Amino acid sequence: MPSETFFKLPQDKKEKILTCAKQEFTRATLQDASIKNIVESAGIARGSFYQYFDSKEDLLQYMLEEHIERINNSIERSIKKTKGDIFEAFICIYDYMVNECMNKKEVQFFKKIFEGIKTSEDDFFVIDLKKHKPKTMEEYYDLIDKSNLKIEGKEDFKLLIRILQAVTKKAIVSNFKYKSKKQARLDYLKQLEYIKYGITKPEEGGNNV
Amino acid sequence: MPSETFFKLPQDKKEKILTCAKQEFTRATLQDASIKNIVESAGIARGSFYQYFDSKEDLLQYMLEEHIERINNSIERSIKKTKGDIFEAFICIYDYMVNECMNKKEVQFFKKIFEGIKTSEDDFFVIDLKKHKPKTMEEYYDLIDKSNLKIEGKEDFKLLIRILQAVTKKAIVSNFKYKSKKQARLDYLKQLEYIKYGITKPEEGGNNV
DNA sequence: ATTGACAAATGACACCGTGTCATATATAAT
DNA sequence: ATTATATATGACACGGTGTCATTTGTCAAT
Repeated sequence: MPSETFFKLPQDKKEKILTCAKQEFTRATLQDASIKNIVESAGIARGSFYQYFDSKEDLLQYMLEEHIERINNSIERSIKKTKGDIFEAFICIYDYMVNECMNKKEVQFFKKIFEGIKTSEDDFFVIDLKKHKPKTMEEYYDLIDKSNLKIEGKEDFKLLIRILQAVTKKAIVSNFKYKSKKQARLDYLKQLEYIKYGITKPEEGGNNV
Repeated sequence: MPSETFFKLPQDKKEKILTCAKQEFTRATLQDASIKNIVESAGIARGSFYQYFDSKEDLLQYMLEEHIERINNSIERSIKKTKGDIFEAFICIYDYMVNECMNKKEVQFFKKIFEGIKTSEDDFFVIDLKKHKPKTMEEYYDLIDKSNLKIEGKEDFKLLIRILQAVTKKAIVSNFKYKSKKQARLDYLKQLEYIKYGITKPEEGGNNV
């Protein structure tokens, strides 16, 4: 979290800093982004930056907070509406990322965000953060309808989440490479169908789709 | 690829460099590893390093080549033995990574390798490399038995591969966090079952497992 | 109005790491 | 012995980091 000092700053100075930060995080992934560039373009002293933020991670986290909140709301709404459909919840995340975020000339920004995420990271949206984690899917356990899923207990649920998270992340990243956003989404949905009903053809005489 | 010059080096010097490089890549991910540390501990001049390798990526790629070849062989054998079972092929990769590599006091080394891999990277084993890509799964298309899979054409196949790759990568990374390697593997296998047969319970009257 | 105390801003500093390149040193070829 | 070629070297200019003693701004108490 930024310091008190930062919040007390005059509006325009705050905005300048955030604008320049977004510029830098659009140019480069979290890893490669440099504080130097931010302070120079924002016209503040190096020391000030550290007065305001612990680190560039801290700053980026703050910048994403609004989105994290909106995405969480969006997920919760979806779960309520679909009475606990976990697949729809993930589609919700996908759509939020691909549409909400990426229309507003922020495409490149989000692209960089996702480029920087490592396989080893568990969080969905961001990134290596210790504190202020966004809600994890696991917290929705009780809200999810498991009656027609092969899920016996929380451990199974975690495994499913891991699959969906891995596939969704990858799908969002891939989305950038597609010529057609429509096709990208169709492909993602198809992958979800595979997971939902299996990649194996139903046995002769079975009645699955 | 390392330069001619490097290969012409006396055996012990070459080994020294590779040993020190492994040390550094064990300490830090590709991103964070420093050439400085390598040249200092290996006792060569900075300039020499660049005479031998284009970059640290080049060096790491070379160091992994042997493994890439062995893993490719292992996959090919598996596909032959199972007459084209794609799931067994991925289990093969998982087992190679978890057993072959990680017994030999190289655990930390491989852990770092996998830590460094980003969601956006398509290659399995390594990492951002332009040349000398390891064989991608897609090349095995013709060898895979698709008769009982819901795969119509190469595009569907790619989608399946993406799922399996994402899940397998994540499983390998997760493996390090488990107390029990056995449990880690069981969980991975369960995830594959989910993908194989679907997470949805078979309909009443169906005869799936 | 002056003082003092606290908050905020500053940028020089000591690090660490990068890739390059002119120079030095081997090694081989004539 | 001389020249040519291959290899090795480390100083250099660069760009980045986080810190901290010092300066500057603010405002309340006298």
